[in-house]
Amino acid sequence: MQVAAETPSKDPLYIRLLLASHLAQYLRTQLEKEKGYTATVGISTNKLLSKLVGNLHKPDGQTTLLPPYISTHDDDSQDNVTLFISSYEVGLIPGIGFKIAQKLRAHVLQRPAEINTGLVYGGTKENVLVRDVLEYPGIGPDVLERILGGPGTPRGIGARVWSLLNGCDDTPVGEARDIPRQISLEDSYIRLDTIEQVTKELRMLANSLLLRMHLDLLEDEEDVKHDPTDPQIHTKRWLAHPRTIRLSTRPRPPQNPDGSRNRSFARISKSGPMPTFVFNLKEPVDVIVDRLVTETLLPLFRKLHPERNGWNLSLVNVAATNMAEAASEKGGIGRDISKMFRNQDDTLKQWRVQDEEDDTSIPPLDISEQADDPSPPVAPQFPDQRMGSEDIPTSSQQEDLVMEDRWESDGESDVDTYRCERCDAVFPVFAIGAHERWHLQG
DNA sequence: GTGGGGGAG
DNA sequence: CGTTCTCCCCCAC
Repeated sequence: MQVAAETPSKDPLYIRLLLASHLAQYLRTQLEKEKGYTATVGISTNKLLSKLVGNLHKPDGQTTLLPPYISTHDDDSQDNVTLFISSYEVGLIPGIGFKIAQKLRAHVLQRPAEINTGLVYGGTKENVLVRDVLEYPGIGPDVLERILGGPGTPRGIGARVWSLLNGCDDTPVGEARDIPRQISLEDSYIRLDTIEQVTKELRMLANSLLLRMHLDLLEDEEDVKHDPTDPQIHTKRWLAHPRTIRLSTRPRPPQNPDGSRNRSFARISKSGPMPTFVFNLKEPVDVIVDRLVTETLLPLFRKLHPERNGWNLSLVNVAATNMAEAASEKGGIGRDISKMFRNQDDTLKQWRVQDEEDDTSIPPLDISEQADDPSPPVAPQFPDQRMGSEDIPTSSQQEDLVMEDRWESDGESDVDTYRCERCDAVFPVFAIGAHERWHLQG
């Protein structure tokens, strides 16, 4: 199968995927070497496609979706994106959940899609493939908007789903947060319907919530002045204050006339201001928990369930939300690799110059095209395992590199680039192995 | 800001 | 494999 452009080394898309594949290989080897974790990576041009190909070759491999990404003729569906995504069941596409998938299936089937009769959960279903939707007469963003849209649905849901089905996704990669937006605890129950039971569970959940808030939102104060007379007790400070506390329940859905219980995940909730006493670090935790239950959670519960009895709850959830972050003195911690890509221009410049003189200046990519695999718009790279130690610096190279434990580095230092002693080329650390192989091949 | 819908892992 | 427990984002009001 033709899986790459005729002159891959000059195709910008190919080069970008090549670079990303080497980066992935580097990150995976470092992760395993430094932390002992294997990982699986998918490489493509957006989050959707990367995630989909990333599901292949688990638990310790990586997969790159190769060009061509667009059809060269009006033929359509000869590009690898369409070839790859078309065989997925619509519900497997990230961003298309159960509800949207059911509507898509119903449209294609021209009848309500069955949802695994007999069993409780609407899990297994009838298979409607992406291809089936794409080929449906008249289908497009507008039709999808009509099918999927409605009150409560996001704007442009039709266009969004249409894009997903075509492998397009322009949502940005978000920066990792050091603080969650919400902390919640919940428990499910066979049946809960007395105030005594509810109070007991609320106490459990409130206690857990307090512990979680301490774990996730409390930081050791580092610059406390040592006063020998005062053994600092409260050497902790809040990284964030949740401004809102929310109580949610899930009443058991009423049983059908025929006795069957149809699954509902519908939750109802009430929320209110988080009382300030929960942030008091001098108060004993169990006192705070008591006050939280009696002064906050039980009133919320009575708002939620004014009836005196018989709620038959199957779930209770308490959440601390609406985080007000305390001024963070430290920026993200080693979670921003954008600097690496800001340097990419400089780095690639070196290659480009040589590129015009010599086509082979792009380090070779080890693609094992498994000839016996009939379904490869995707090619696994380095499928077997690490390439020995060649992707790590040799001892002589290591002198020039800062290779200490940088997993939690502050992200302030510039990305390490490496300068080859033989040819003076400069490139990112993760490309060392490939560059060495290139020299060795002569 | 509150309450609910839909989704991911 | 299905269920449970979190966590996220969006929207209407």
